[in-house]
Amino acid sequence: MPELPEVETVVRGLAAVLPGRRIVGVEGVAPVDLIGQQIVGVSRLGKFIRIDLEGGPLFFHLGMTGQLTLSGEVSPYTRARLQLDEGVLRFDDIRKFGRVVYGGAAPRRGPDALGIACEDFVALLKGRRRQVKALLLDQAMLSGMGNIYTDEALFRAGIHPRAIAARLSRARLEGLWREMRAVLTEAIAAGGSSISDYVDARGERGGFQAQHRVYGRAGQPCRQCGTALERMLVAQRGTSYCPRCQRR
DNA sequence: TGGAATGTTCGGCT
DNA sequence: AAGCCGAACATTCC
Repeated sequence: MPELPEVETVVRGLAAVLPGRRIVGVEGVAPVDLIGQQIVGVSRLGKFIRIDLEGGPLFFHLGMTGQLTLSGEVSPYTRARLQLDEGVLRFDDIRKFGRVVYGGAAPRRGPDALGIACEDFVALLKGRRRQVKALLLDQAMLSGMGNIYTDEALFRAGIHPRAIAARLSRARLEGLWREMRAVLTEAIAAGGSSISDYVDARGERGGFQAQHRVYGRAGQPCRQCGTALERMLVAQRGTSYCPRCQRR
């Protein structure tokens, strides 16, 4: 659910409404010292949602099933609510893998998958002995990529998920950078992918799942060559790929 | 019916 | 030191 495009979509929805609002009450896992603070801005840091307050940044991570919405209702999975001078910000999380972080150091991550320049991306992967999929998923290395967009980017670049990064030519790495950027951009334009739980700040589902080329399509024909897509485990994650378009 | 799988991340172990 | 593995949790699917 929440990878870079989904988090970006939530952030855009929140950024349109939250700046200027003041927190007047908190419930649940949100720290009490947020009360009285005004919201200065909203932005994205990798897969973290960053809400700048007068007293410092407040971060939300959605984990796998987190939702951050502007609706005031509660559900059995509501973990926190911030009462605002106008409206309510509500954090739901079925599986409780999400987090609320306030105070202390900002989460430290690798460069943003949408912000990184081609040269820097190539330098990041060049010479690495790990499987390329594991590298793309590693947030300490690169922020924002998750299972869906990693599989989609590798398919579009024609790279096998188990390929060792060090063995990929510069041209192939440049192609991967280009396709990664393209798929992320297209997904943001579609409001992200909703497989099961993901919704944006207004509670609306995304539409990019309809454009997935490999993710969730194992057994179905490749849209490029017609070969049946396959599924395997790479870096301990379920991985969909085309055995013909993504040769080792 | 029960076991396996699900988009994430972190800590512990090798 | 880097990389695998399981755990955290709840629901759905086969």
